[in-house]
Amino acid sequence: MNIYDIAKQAGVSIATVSRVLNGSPNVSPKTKQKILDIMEKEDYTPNIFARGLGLNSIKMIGVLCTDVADIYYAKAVSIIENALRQNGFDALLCCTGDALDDKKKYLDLLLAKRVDAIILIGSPFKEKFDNSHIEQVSQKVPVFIINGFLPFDNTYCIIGDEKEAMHQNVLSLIAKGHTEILYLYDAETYSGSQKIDGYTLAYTDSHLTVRPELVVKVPKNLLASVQKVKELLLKMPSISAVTASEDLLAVGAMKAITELGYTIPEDICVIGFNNSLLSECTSPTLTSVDNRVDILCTTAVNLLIDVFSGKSVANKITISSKLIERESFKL
Amino acid sequence: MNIYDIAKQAGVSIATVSRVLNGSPNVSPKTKQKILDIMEKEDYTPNIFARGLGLNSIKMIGVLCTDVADIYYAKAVSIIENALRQNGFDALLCCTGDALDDKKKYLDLLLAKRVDAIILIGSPFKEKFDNSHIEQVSQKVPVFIINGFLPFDNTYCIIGDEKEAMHQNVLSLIAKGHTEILYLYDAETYSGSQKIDGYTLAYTDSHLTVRPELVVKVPKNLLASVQKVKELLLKMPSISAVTASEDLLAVGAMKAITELGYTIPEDICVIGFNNSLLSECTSPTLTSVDNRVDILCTTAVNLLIDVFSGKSVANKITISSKLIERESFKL
DNA sequence: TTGAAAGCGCTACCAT
DNA sequence: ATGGTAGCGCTTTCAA
Repeated sequence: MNIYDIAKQAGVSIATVSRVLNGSPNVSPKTKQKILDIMEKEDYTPNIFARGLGLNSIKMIGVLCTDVADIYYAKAVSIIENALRQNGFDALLCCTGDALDDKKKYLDLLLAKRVDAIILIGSPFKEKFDNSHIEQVSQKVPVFIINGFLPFDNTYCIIGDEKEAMHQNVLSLIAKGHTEILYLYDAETYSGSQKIDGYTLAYTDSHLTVRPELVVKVPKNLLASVQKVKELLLKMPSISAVTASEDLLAVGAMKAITELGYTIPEDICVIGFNNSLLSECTSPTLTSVDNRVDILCTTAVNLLIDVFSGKSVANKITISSKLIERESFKL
Repeated sequence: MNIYDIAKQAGVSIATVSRVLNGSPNVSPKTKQKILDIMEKEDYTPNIFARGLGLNSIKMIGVLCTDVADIYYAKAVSIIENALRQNGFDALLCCTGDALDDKKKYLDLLLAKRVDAIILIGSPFKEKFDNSHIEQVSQKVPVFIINGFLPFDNTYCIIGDEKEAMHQNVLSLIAKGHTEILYLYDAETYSGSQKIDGYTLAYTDSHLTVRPELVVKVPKNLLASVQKVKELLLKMPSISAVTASEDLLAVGAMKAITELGYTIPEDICVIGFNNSLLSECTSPTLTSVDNRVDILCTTAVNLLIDVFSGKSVANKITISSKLIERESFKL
């Protein structure tokens, strides 16, 4: 069933049918209704490929992240998918994994599918590395980066102010008398370096020096972080607070702390990051930074709509994060 | 840049270029190489819409779930996306939410995008309700259902044996002397009724009668489940074990139990379901059923490939689940 | 091994 | 308000 069949049945030309399809005002109500009825009766669906061929677009957005199984990316994808759909776009999902080559490959795949734009979630694309592939992509379609920054044309970055969030966290801890604050992180991403900067800044502000052995990289893995934090606590018993770049690491720290017989938050307090489901599941519950991934994502989609409607939009938008206070640390 | 441009540069016809594009053997190596070189040089990408128009497919699979933000669906989507991509398919993601009308709408949307098949994750499509929309869809493209069952043509169901898993859980509890076993569930899905059946069966097997007030529906929400379980425990102090249809509910139960001053597993033991990240984060860690979502998903994709290659495949495949023993209950 | 040409189904421009 | 028609870029069949 195609536009010709419909036209034939209705006794009109395909042009008229096409007009009805595209909501053109230049069709008499009577003709329009007749055509609509026939479409309904025949359960007609326009061929998206033919339309795409003419328009060179089928309103589809490539959404890239390293892994949707990650609870944080999953939330982001969920919000983005919904926001896109509300605007008539579909989301073509692409989980790249961590290998750079795969990321490039998947970008090419998305371009080959003629997506209208690409949304990159997370900051797997580190500044210090070669990002020319992203720049190339942005020459073909607009690129939106959530929680990452690349200063390219046609590239729009929406980032959480995680530097400031971490800055405030550490300042609060210092104000409470903590000076030996362990910082756990797992990835060297844009967002990762922002957080470290915030941590460092708080020390500088307070005229204290950062002890490098307090800034520790651990795998994003519960057992590994428990193990590592135990070692650290035994080696440096003066540690009285832990902050982490990710709730999972903070949960690992909490387990380590508890297993060594300390109490949270009395002996050692803990602050996580991402305000994930995990932060409510632990006992005590975990104080954590909400980097407003919901706002980041909806902002990204709004920006995308604006770009497509020809509006002039900012290349970099920063959204402030927010500490969600629970039991593991009270302001 | 299109096939005509390439043909012109190479001094051949578009038919020859098309042959190269499709890996036809009927091209002389020399011509082929020349064309390949030009494509490379010009950074040529075939137009997917034109190709789709002719072939009526662009190797894209619609993947439906109620919400990818849910940790369980996220894992499933992740595995499916990867498996599809390894087979040259893209995943068009669709999060429908819970409303039936939306589910229908999104199915139509996917069909309009001319997806080659549809994968339904979870069993949001309850047997007792009207599933004619799914049947209709299956008349156009094959439908694969993960953890749900609908006996339609061109519909393939891959389900975890959760009935048996729950059956075994409860039998084990009964064998340990527990008779008042609370069962918490959140959704009336296919998988949900399987679990209840397993629970009931274990009681029947053991010549005990199920007390209906021990089978309790709670919202999938931490605070709500904590609250509810506290009430229940106060009202029925004889409860000595809790099983749940979802880890989150089990975590809620654990919090309730702990807050009332009981010890896990000594006073009350707990078994979760889905073997999610949460089960490792609690203290004590949560014993939970792994329903092998990884196997379910890869099996679904394998089935899909088989269907497309014309093989005859089973309409219903059951995969056995597996109890992962942690601290909250030991066999 | 290669080429010519007929679709595939739709959009949009130009007429009327 | 409606019709005619030229693309859009590719696949595939038929000839050579």
